[in-house]
Amino acid sequence: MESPSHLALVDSAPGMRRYAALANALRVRVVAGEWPPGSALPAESLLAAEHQVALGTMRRALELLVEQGLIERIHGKGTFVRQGIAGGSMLRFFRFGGGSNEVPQSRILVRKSVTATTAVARGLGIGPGEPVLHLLRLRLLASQPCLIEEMWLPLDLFAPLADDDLAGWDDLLYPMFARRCGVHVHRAVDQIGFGAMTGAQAAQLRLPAGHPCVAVERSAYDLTGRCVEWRTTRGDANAFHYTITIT
Amino acid sequence: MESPSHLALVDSAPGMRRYAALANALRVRVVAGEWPPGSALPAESLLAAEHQVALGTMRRALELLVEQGLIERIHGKGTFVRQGIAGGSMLRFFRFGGGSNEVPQSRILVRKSVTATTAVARGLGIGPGEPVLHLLRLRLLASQPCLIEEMWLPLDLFAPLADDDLAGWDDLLYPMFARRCGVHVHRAVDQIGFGAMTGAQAAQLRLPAGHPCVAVERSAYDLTGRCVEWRTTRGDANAFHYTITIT
DNA sequence: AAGTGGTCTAGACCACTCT
DNA sequence: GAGTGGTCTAGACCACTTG
Repeated sequence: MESPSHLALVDSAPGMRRYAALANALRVRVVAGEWPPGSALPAESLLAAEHQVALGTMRRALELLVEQGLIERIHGKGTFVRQGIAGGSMLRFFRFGGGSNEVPQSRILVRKSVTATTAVARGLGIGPGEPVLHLLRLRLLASQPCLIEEMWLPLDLFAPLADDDLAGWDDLLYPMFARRCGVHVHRAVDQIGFGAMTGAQAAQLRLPAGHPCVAVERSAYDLTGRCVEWRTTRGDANAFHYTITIT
Repeated sequence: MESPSHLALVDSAPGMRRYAALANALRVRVVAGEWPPGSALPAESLLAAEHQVALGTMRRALELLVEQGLIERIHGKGTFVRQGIAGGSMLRFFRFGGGSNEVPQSRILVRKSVTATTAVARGLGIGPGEPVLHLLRLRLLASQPCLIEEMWLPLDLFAPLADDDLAGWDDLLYPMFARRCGVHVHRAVDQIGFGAMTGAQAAQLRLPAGHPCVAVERSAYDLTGRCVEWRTTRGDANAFHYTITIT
């Protein structure tokens, strides 16, 4: 009712900076799918003209969205909606023998369509009892098991993965999620904690039961903010290492 | 020879952006102590005039230094050289009973002037055998021991702390380092790993020997890039937790 | 050569802080 | 009110990418 289209001048907010209002307006259009992940936005000069602001102001708005991780700009090419997160590998938390940056092999041990327990529902931000896809996944480096992952995905988003041939699955899940389900993981929150492995977990990793382990609990979100994955990854605590720089 | 003073126009570099060259020039003056930590830089308009660039270009240079953590700008007040790091508390890695954000009490168990072993020398980036101050420090929350820290400081920087009354020491070290030794901790690198406590460490924390522990190894630097502290903090692995957001 | 984002300029005006 | 940083404008020009 108020704004007939995105062509409306963006200045409604009183205390708000113009570039911030512009960034919000653009974010809405991105989230709505006007420019899908990987595609290009119009040139900054066009966007500036369209919104009737100076070029510098539009640049400031786009800068904001870059900081927020929504888009990326490439000199000479254009402005693009980001495909998904980078650096999300669990291996950045561990130092296993090889030392190389290889992608670990993936072996799906269990795939089941189930209904969400209260814990899973809380982790995924859905209602208890809703259908989810449950995965148990072993990861190996040089044929040595190194990580064991338990994962839950909302079934409505991942139906194509519920019954297909597991042999066709990729070692990296997120690109496969995007290709086959149109789900782009855009943000992830990892919570690191310490504990002891259960007998089953330890057996998969060829460690004694009760061996100290690090558990990384991840919630992953798409660009609408919906939680699309909840997983816990476990590995030998002695292989854990992580570096943080404070400034 | 080439540049008679900082008033010289900064454009010597061919491929370099002007604002980047300006930022470097300002960084040199800050590190040289022309504006000590906590003090204000001249107004951006003055700096721009002094270097004969447009205001916007100087703003861009200052923005860079803000990103690098060298300075901070406060609207209406001015531009200041940063005093030191924030969020450097080891407690951000642990969840102890209390839950509050209290500063833990500090108890120095050992203070000794010694010569650096090869390991300590490597950690501090000094020569082996150089004099260092060695500290063993227990930290307590609600009178409960929670963390045990082993620390080495280059003695030439911290001489005032070698022989004074320990009763006068503060619970927070970095502000005391700045006040009493003029050492401003500007950057720190924390490396997290898991292991088992020695009997002595465990005893201080009232835990059984061999109890699983988290070891946080920190190297801290001043704004000249010199390493001014090397420490390892240990705590109960079961109290460890840390959250990382990926975008 | 055409189109993109990135730099730099010059100046008006706004918002915040202190006295 | 004087001084500070923050916003916005309008336009010239540079650097990178692609056809």
